[in-house]
Amino acid sequence: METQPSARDRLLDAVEVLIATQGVASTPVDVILARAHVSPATLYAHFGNKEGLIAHALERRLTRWDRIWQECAEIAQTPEDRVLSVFDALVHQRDILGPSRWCTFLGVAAETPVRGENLDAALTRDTELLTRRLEEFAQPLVGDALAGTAARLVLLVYTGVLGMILRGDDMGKAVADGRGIAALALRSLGADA
Amino acid sequence: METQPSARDRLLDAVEVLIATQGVASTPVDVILARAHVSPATLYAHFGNKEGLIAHALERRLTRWDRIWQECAEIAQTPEDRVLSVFDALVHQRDILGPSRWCTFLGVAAETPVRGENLDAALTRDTELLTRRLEEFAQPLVGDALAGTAARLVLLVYTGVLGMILRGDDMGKAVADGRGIAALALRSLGADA
DNA sequence: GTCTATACAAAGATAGAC
DNA sequence: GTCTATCTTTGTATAGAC
Repeated sequence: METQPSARDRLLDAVEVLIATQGVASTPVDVILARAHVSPATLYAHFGNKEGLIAHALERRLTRWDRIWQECAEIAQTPEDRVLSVFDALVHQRDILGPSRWCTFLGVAAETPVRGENLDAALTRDTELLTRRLEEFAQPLVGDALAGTAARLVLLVYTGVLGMILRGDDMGKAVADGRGIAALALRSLGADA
Repeated sequence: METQPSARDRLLDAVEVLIATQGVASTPVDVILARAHVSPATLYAHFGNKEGLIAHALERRLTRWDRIWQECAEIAQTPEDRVLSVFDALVHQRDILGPSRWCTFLGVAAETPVRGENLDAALTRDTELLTRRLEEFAQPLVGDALAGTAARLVLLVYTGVLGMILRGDDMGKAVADGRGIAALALRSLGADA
């Protein structure tokens, strides 16, 4: 017999899918509750308010994203492929976590010009995680002095790929384009190193 | 004596600034009306509903963006600079139209998973205009066969620059990074041509 | 074309019981 | 921890007059 997930987990599951596919404003609390089969009071008891629930869901999603990315990074055969694994992870994530409209973190950021500190922290952590690991992966390739620059450039291209998906591009095409451009940038930096 | 802009123009001015800086969901109709010094009935008489007003404002903004970009393109000294003028136009636009949180068009797209056809058309036109002109500018540089690819790649980088601003980057820095990456991509394509 | 006043709907959050 | 029922606020849109 299946053990049913707790109301708390059902809320996190529900809001993650809804935010990833519909966004914050298009996801009223009622819809979250209906999908999670949970009552309003339970949501507010656990998370305080809608934003608190979203912040928690994003924290969890970032952890999962990190794990998925690590798996892709471990498969990489060369230092360059290791940096570029961030693009493979995008496709891998979709297969595992399900489809999203573009990027859940950037999407929430775009929708919340003002936000509480918990939500803000969750969004900041996404950019920080990407930057930190890209820098770590780039270091063997371009050296200490240029690793930060490499991370910034790859993050820019990665962000561009996500934006192209929002513009309506097919993910496979955008990822392939981005991977190619990022490789160029890395080789250019590597030549300077 | 100054001629006051019509209620219609005041509405377009107000909503453009508000959407560019705050986004759709954070811009209730009341706030638009207050800023435009216009009554509710006037808005609905002219534009049907909030989305209609936004769609019109975006159309107007795209026209202005196009003009600004053309000015930047005319100054360019080389074919490569002409393609890359799209990045200069970003800075120029901020000086002329005032600050925005990142990209007004992508921002609205991110906030509206479902939308009416007028609004959808306005958003599509942005991507189309960018693609078409980038292709036109890239043609002398990389040839007919690769112009489409060049346009796609530069648009991806351009979109990445905007996304980096959403992540909190300084616009000057993001633009400089993007310009450099796009130049690399263009030269790589040019070498193939 | 534009205004005042108001209706209607949606959405976030809470009270009190079990 | 969780539910039912409800309150409050906010936001979109319309009626009717000038």
